[in-house]
Amino acid sequence: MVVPTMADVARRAGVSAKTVSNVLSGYPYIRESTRERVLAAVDELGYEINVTARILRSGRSGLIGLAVPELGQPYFGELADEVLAAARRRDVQVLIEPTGFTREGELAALREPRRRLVDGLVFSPAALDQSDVHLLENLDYPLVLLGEQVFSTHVDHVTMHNVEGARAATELLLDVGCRRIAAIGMLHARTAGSATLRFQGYREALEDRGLAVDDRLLGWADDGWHRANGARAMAAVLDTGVEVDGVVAFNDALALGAMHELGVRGLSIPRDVAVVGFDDVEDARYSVPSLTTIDPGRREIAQVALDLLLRRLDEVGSPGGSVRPPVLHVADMRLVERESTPRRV
Amino acid sequence: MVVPTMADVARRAGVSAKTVSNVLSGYPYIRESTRERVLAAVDELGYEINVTARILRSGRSGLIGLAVPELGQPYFGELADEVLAAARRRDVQVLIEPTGFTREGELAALREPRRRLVDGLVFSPAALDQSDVHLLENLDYPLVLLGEQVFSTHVDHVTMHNVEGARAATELLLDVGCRRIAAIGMLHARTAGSATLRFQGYREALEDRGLAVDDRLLGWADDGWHRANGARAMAAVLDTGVEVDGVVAFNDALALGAMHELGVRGLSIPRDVAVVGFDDVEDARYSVPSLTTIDPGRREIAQVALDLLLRRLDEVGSPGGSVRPPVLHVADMRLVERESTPRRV
DNA sequence: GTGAAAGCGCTAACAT
DNA sequence: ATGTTAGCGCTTTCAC
Repeated sequence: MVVPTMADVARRAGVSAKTVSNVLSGYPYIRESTRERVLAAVDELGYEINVTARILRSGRSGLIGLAVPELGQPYFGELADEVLAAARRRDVQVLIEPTGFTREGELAALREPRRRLVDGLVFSPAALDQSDVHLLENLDYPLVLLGEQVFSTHVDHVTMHNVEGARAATELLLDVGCRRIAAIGMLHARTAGSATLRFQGYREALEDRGLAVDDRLLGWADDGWHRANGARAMAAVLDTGVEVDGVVAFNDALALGAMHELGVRGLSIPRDVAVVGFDDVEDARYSVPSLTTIDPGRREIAQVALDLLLRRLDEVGSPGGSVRPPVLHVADMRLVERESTPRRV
Repeated sequence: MVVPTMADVARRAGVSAKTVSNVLSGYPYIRESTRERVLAAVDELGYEINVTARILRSGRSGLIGLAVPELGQPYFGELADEVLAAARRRDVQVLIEPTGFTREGELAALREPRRRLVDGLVFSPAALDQSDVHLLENLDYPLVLLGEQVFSTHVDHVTMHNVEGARAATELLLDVGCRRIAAIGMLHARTAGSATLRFQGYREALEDRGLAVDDRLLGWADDGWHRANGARAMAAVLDTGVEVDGVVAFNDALALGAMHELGVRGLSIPRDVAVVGFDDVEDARYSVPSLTTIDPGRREIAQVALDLLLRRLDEVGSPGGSVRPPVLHVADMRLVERESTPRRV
């Protein structure tokens, strides 16, 4: 026998296949002695259930998809770990589908649940834009959107306080006396993503104090929010000759790249230039100087997203139950002050 | 019709289900007109194949498992991205299984292929030790081990030059005049992992120059190779009062944590203390100062591991073919000199 | 509390 | 170049 099946276990335990199935799926009404015999047979044969057959027959896989751009970016790597941890607590498995920041990758991820391997999708879009909203509505499976603007009122969303976070970051800099604040991480693409929202928070904070946005202070990073691009964008801003006394970067990698460039140019942080990042990745705590940043509430985001998805899956499973309206959950954000900004007085 | 099946597509195209199957799986001998009619029907119905049924019937899933400790650690996040990219090129999908640095998690990952969802496993062990070798041998599915010591000569391995890398790092420090070199990242657990090997390279380099290992220069990081532990281990070493003029850290996160601690203590890098890391994660290029490190050849490791696994899968698929002996592939390592070490003369 | 029969949607094996 | 038949291993349904 190459690999044992449920029928083999049943034969050995002297019961039917259905009873083995009942034992393994936690059906409660089973005589203790029967359960023991079955489990013993499972052990003796080294039996492992064939999940594929189980999924085919039951129509539910207990697998959910997690579509994120790229795991090498610590924000997404850490987010994936949080989702995986939450999934373990809820006894479901996660199939990670990296979309590579491409439209094509994101469309492929959206097709995946229709192939019936995953029951639903947690999706962090980065390339789709407002004109793609229709792709996200009227899907025949549960979908939860993560971490970006609210595209649509017909889909569950879990987002962070993007605008408020960027606003809080900018206000901190204003409070400590900065007046020439660069924004690092601008995108030309109108992807309705974090960039647009974080820029909005930056702009609002400036305008509240009667300051205008100076185009020379905008650092562009269309090739992705990596450190290299943070350094490059910072260099581009400094090369215009404009005066800079503060930096709001749209994520921590950009901030760390910008800090690197400031260091190369002999500028001291926070004395000459104060810097704030966004995301609170592990790196932010151990850079020199350590980085003031916005904690977006990653754990909360992961946990809430998963629970929303599981709730929708239950609704699908129990027809007749009233379908709840779409949920918008905004996780708590928190400004974490560290050494890259002077203390507020 | 809630969700169309192959039979529905067949009916619409006026062919049999088998022909639809042939078209979708790339079987070549099909009349062009037939193919077109089938694809048109697929399009019209919005049909997506049920991968679960396909796997159950064919016995091959086209999915491979990737078992790594934690995606939030940039080394593993970047490694996962490389494996995923290689898999995309080879047209297979990857199910990532984080093991959380636990024995239990690693044992669970090893059971996964027997549940028939994944065809084989690329496994980066971190908690198993030499006494667990038997668990890796005589498995009934293909397994490729990643990035650690050679446990067993009966399993395919893809490793980096751990000993040689640590040796090159240490020799660089010796060459630039360091004599009191700390090693950061020691583990008490005998997990036959990178720690042991990298320490061996460190020790060999010292002994080649007639220097002994000084226990006070060993920084322990049993809670994981994170920045926090690098900072803590560096602090512990400095607190012994021992003189330090160089640091070899067993990964980049530890190195960056150690650099942070050195900065806090007012020590200048590389003037007072020179620092070398290990892994060449993206961070290493943009720290201040940028970090000299060992590039382990991650892309090569990912690509070779995947190809080995796919080759084994082919062997399983074509019985009668002679089974190749286990392969040990050691990827090229490279010392990347940056600002955290003085130039060699 | 347990079993028998049917069938989820696909592809292997074979036929034509 | 395409169709027919059977069955992958499990769970649903229903019987007792």
